[in-house]
Amino acid sequence: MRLYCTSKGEVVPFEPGEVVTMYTCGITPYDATHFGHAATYLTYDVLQRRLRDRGHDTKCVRNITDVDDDLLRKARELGVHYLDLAAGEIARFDGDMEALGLIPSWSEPRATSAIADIRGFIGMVLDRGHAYTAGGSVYFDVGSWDRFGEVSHYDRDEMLAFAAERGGNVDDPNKRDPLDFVLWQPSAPDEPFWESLWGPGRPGWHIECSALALRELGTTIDLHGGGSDLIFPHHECESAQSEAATGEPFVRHWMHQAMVRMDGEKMSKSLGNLVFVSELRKEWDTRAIRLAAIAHHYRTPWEWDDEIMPTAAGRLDAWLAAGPGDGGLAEARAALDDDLDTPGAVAAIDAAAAAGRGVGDAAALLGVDLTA
RNA sequence: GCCUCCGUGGUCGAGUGGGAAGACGCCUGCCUGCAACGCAGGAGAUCACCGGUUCGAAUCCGGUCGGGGGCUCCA
Repeated sequence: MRLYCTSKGEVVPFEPGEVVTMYTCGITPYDATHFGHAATYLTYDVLQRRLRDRGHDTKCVRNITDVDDDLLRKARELGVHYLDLAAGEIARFDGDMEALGLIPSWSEPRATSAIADIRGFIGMVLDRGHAYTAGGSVYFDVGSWDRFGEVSHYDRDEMLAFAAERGGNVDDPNKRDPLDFVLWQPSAPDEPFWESLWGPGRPGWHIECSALALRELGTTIDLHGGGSDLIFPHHECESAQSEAATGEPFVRHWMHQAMVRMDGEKMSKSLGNLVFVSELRKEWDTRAIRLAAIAHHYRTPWEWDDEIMPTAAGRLDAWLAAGPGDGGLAEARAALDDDLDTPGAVAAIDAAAAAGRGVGDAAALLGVDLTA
């Protein structure tokens, strides 16, 4: 099987051992699951299905960021406790994912469950000399890490521009370098806090994923996934602090899902240009929602439009009419092994169905159950 | 979809209007017990495709196809 690796910048062989360890960044549960989320997790779902089809066992961790600036802000606006807000949204998210037929995560840990791990992890980074304390915060010392940039391949100016647009932290006077990032930070008066050696506070943005990946899967994981909007700074920082803490390679293969767009812009919570899975479920068969996503290649950004769902529903009807059988299965497998070419696999199944062959097996490989 | 960069012998890659460098790989010879290394020589490119400008296009312009990056946030 071959997959594009963000860090290597090309399609490379993906040849994990019998057990494949995967970590995909999950959601911050302060708003409903939208189609972009679904597209991302469906990509890793189809990847796992093909890996299992090839005889591997897969362990995919998907974390939940239940303490974070956005979540705390939204809870403050709504006047509810942040964990109550999170619990409701986690339930909706899990409901959406289950409805779409995703293989359950091997583990779905929450950031607040990992405070002890996070504190220990920060201690490891400090002990190895790659972090420093200042003003009640602990910062990662980017200047001590010459491999910073090996995931995203941005140059320093690009990194600074991206970091600066994220809310002014580059001007933090406690930082030795504007690109340094927070591992631990003091909480605002109305925010949750935990005791630590560096004073009461809460985790920085990136640290939970490093601590959880280490706790759940060990020092080196086979594949790390997430949306392409996480490449920088999130994954760059995650990689740096993980390798700084353990001294071992963190990730063998970086795989990123391209953004789904709408009205010419990224579909995102902050812009409000969203298509919610929960809304789509009211009108469409969940199998058609899955098909709508995987009819696009994970590495190609694409734009939502009103033809997406009718097209997918029509395809599902055609496959249902074709019924059980192994039509298109070999072609679908070959397509998935070629950089997870789900559009190619879908096209192969379309062709088999059009030729009058049953396609139940190939559809099942893509997670579409025609017997339901 | 939009913006942007790119597409040169098997591979990598220089070359921005006038002789298609170089590296690796490959072939032959010398060297060697045989090889490798080294040395000498050699083969291999209608410069993605179509059209245009020009005396002349890899190079400029338009289009097509293919690829990278971005489209700003936390999928």
